[in-house]
Order: sequence, then structure tokens, then C-alpha cells
Amino acid sequence: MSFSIVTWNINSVRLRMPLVEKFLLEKAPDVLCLQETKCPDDLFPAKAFRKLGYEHIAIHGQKGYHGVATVARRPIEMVEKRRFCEIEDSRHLSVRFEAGGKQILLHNFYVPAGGDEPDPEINPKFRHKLDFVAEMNAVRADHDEGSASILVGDLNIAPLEHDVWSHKQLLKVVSHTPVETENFEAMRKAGDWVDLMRLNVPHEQKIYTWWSYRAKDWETSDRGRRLDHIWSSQNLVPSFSGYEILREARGWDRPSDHVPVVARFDLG
Amino acid sequence: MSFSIVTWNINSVRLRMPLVEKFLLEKAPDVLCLQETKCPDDLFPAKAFRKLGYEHIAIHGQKGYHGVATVARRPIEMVEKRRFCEIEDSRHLSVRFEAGGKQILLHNFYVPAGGDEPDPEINPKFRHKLDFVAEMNAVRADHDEGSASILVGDLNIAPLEHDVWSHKQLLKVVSHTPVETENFEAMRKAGDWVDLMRLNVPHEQKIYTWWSYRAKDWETSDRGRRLDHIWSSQNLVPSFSGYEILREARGWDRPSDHVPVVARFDLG
DNA sequence: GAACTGGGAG
DNA sequence: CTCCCAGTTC
Repeated sequence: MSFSIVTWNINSVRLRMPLVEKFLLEKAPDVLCLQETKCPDDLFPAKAFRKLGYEHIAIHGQKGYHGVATVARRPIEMVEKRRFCEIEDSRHLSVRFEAGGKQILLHNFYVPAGGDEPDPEINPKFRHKLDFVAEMNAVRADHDEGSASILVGDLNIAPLEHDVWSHKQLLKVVSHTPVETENFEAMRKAGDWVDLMRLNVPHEQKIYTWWSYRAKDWETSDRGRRLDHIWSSQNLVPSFSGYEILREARGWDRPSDHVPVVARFDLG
Repeated sequence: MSFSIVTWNINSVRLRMPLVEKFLLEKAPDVLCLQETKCPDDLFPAKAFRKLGYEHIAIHGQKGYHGVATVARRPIEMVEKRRFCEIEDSRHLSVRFEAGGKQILLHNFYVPAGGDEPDPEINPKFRHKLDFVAEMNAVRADHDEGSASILVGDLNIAPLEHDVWSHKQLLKVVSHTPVETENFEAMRKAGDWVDLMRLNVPHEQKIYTWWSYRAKDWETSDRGRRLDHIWSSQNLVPSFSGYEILREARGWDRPSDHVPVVARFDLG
């Protein structure tokens, strides 16, 4: 029994529905996790998802900013819409579903971007980002014989040297500063999470999931970053059968600046 | 020697260039007069017009609001960019050109809309509209054996009963109030202008050139108004060979709320 | 660069 | 409903 999960920062789900439809028809994943839906719950385009066969929908949105959504072909049970840093700003959603006889707990995260200045003393947005990641230490990769955990999302941090186009030039750029990358990796390990996108890829190989809108020619200059992640509990590693970054989606008409990442699992 | 002139409130020339191209390819008029170009002169899409064969361009635009432009297949000479009510807000442009041995002076106008409240004491926009129309009394249909005048544009007034979908319901609505329609007709007569769109059409017949964006189904409810006009000096009347309102343009993709009006002349 | 907001205008 | 703007965010 195999299944696939996608994470995709969509940068406005309503504006991007044509691209979402194209993607779902092409890749037909079992579960799609979206971030930056920028959509109040009552305006979420649920009908369009249902028509595409994604009848099970969990949303945590608000007006204008942030917002996450998880849609699935088969039933999902809403578990939690968690507030972080005592702010209700629609950055987390977890659901549970059954796959191959296992109960999977799936977290969908949108971590704060953190502003421009990487100094928590003068930039409250950076402070918020660090606090948010610290609070994520409490989110653990729970698992036993009958259960497992997955965590996906736009985590807005590129932890490894080759998760950015130039380690040196980005050391002082928010998303790749030492305080972020160190806290991030510590948090991941504290939760006993496995970074599936790096599991079978040498650390010297570049991996990107995001290219800035500002770059003229994103494709040739290729100044990307790996900001989107797929993590799982240890007991899912044997079932993990690979993943795909849909780089071509960055070249679609009116694209998101993030591309979808598809992870596949094979459960006995 | 025949020629055709078009007036069209385009509601942002840059946003609407695909429609302008479609129209010019279909109708191939000699002269196109646009209003509400909403485009500073240095950003006017002159190149696109030239590529379509409209190499002679006169523009009077500004950032954000209003703006008029006259483009032509054959040479036009810029005559005046006139200020009204001592405000420079890009509402007029006149050019001269030769046709059938006559020198034609062509005025292109965008008259102020006038706001919602039809009371000049409490609504300065309505005051401005009335003042503007009063000042247009000085614009005369100059002509002699070798010359003639044409005045076109979005004049934002529907002067006759059947220039609106309901005379009675619009008597207190800006664009069809008695003070506007009376001053408007007096001004037209003072300038010795001929209302060509009504010349050969009974006054009981409805004529519209504009349908609000706000109406859900503009086509079936058909609550239009005749806000766009084509006037000429008396000596052009024998040459006037008819006109066409491109109603279908209101149904195009992302349309203007005004449609093009094409007038044709046959000069000896 | 490309979303969002909210206000002004039509 | 559909443009404009200026301001904000990513």
C-alpha cells in the first residue's frame, strides 16, 4: 500500500487554483499540504478540490496573510490547529489518517519568514521566528508499532550549506544565519525527526525548493534555497521510497515562488 | 476618400492592450481616440500601436487617473492639450489632419464623471463637472470651405430620455440630471455641434455605449447609458455615412465598461 | 516581483 | 465590479 504527500507554499490558494488543478491532475498525490493560502476559511475553494477528488479538507486560514490547508483523497481527521507564541496567525494544522494499517499524524507548518534584519534585539519578526522554532521543540515525532508522524511545510530555514546557492553570501541573510540553522537542526533532532529530503542525497548536492520573485532569470541564475521540508518519525524511514521537487512549476504561468515537493511511501 | 474615427473609453490602456489590438485588427479605423488611459506619457504603449500600423500618436496622460490619446494611421498634427477649470488633469487633446482635401480639427475629451451626489453645493466633483461643461461652450465647431471639426469622447452625460435605460429612474442620478442634460445640450448648440449618433436615429430609440461593471448580467438587464459621443461641424454632415456601436466589446474578456463607437465619413 | 491591505474613484 | 494608489509583507 503506497501513498504520496505533497507540501507546497502556494502564495494565495485562490489566485493559484488553476495551477493547483494542473498539478493535482498530473501528480494525483494522496495528500496535499498547502501554506500561505491567504484565505479565510469561509472563502476556501473547497468545491474545486472536491471536484478533483480531494473531498477531505482541513483548513486553518485567516484574511490576507499566512494560512495552511491539508486536503486528501481519503478521510483525514482534524487533530489540532495549534497557536504558537501565543498568536493566532494560522501557521499550523495537524491531521490523522490511516495508511497501510498505520495511523499517521501529519503536521503542516508555515514558519514565520523573520523579516530582513537577522537581529532579534532590533527586529521583532526575527525574534518571533526564533521563538517559533524554539516552541517547535515540543512537537515530537511520536510513533509506536501502529503509528507514525510526518511533518511538512514551509519552514523558512535552509539548514545545510548546500541548501542555498551560496553558503558564504547567505550567512547574514535571514533563512540561513547560524542562529537559525543551528536552532533548527537542534529542534529537528530534539523531536527525533528525520529529514527525508537529505536522507539519500549527499550533503554536497544542492537542493532548492524556492526561487525569489525578484530575480530576473531565476532559471539560469538558479539562486534558490531549500525552505520547504518533509520530515518523518524514524519508523517511517523503511517505507520512504523517494521524493521529487517539481522545479518546472517555478516556470508555470503566474507561479508561486515555492514549488511542490512530493514524497512517496510504501507501507507493506 | 473615406475615413473612420473611433472613440473608446478604455479604462487603462496598458491593461487593455490585448483588446485594443483585437479591435484595431478587426475594424482598422483611421483614427482611434482613447479616454481614461491612466498612463503617464513615458509609459504609453506606443510601440504596440506602431506595430499595428498606428504610427502617429498624440498623448496627454498622467499617473493613475484620466488621460486621453489619439492614434492614427496617417499623419496628425498636435494642436493643443487644453486645461479646463485651471486644473491640469489630462482631459483634452486636439489634433489636426487632412482628409479628402479638408483640414479636420479633432477634439478628444474626457469630461469629469461628477461623483455621486448631484448637488454642486455639497459635492465639489459635481461642481467641477458643471464648470467643465460650461467651459466647453468656448469650444466651437469651426469650419469653412477647407476645414471642419469633430469632437469625440467620454462626455459622461446621457442627454436624451432614451440615452438611458430608464429616464425616470435616472433623473436624480449623475449623468442624466436635468442640470447636466440641459447645460450639455445648450453647450453643444452654442458650439454649433451636430450630434451624429442621433442624426438618423429616432429619439425614441435607445442608444447605449456604457454598461456598469456593478451590474451582474449587463447583457440581459441592459441598463446602459449613452455617455460617449461623436459630434461634428455642420459641413461634415453630408459626408457622414453612418456609425456603429461595438456592443459585443462589453462581453470580451476583462472588458472596459465603455464600448468603441466607430463613425464613418465619405469625403468626395 | 508579486501577493495582500484599505481608500478613492468610476 | 474593476480600476488606480500607497503601504506592507515575503
